[in-house]
Amino acid sequence: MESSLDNTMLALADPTRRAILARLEEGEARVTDLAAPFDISLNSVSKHIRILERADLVRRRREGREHFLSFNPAPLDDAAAWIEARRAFWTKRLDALERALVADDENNGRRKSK
Amino acid sequence: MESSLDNTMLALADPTRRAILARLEEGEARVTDLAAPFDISLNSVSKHIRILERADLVRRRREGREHFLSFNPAPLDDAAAWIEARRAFWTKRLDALERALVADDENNGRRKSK
DNA sequence: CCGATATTCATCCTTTTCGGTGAATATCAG
DNA sequence: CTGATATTCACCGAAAAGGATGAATATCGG
Repeated sequence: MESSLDNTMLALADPTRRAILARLEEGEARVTDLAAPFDISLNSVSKHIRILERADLVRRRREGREHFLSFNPAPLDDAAAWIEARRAFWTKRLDALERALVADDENNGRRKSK
Repeated sequence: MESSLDNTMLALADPTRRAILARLEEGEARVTDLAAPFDISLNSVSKHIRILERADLVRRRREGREHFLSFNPAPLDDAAAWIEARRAFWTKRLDALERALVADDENNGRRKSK
């Protein structure tokens, strides 16, 4: 049972891969181009790319011997949605707490919910 | 060089841990309570909690022999910000593409419009 | 003190990450 | 064909994840 959200989050849990995605915002790039800024081997970068592809965050277009990678932001939707759901809840909860405190102030009563 | 974003994203890259966080929205819970819905050992859940604590997504309050866990959404801010930065870029880029297509349309009206 | 409960610690095992190197494959340029 | 280039494949190794079990620790209720 491997959720695609698992793959997306895992792909984002590494600074090299996040940098690769940020770099791909400038447009397509070859594996060699993506590897250039990093102090790791080309092979390691190739592996990072595979993890990004598994998460479908990166798409590959072959042209001869060169592989052009591009950024596909679609999987970020689910990731953002999950995080926002947690954050929205928390905001709501803080608001509720604030209202409760104000109400408490007004009638000076004790309340216990649920 | 271990970014806290790494820890946050990694913590979110597991369905058990995401479920634990969602469960903690209902309020504090003990380790045993959190473990109940899952078909894994209490020990494994304890380890998941440690990973959530490493990411500071979960805080612990001890009361006698019971450990009460609570949800701390703060680290989600950076995660959401990173993702939104990528999405914002993409939206902007799609807009630019659309403008380019429209401009193309005006120049030579042979293009089929959607 | 005694037994039950809540939780972690110490291991162990298997799989995956994340890095490396060297060889293979495919393509381009002469 | 030959050599250079772009990329992956096949390993190796250390570290960590994710699961399990059994023992230790601490606390509660009598």
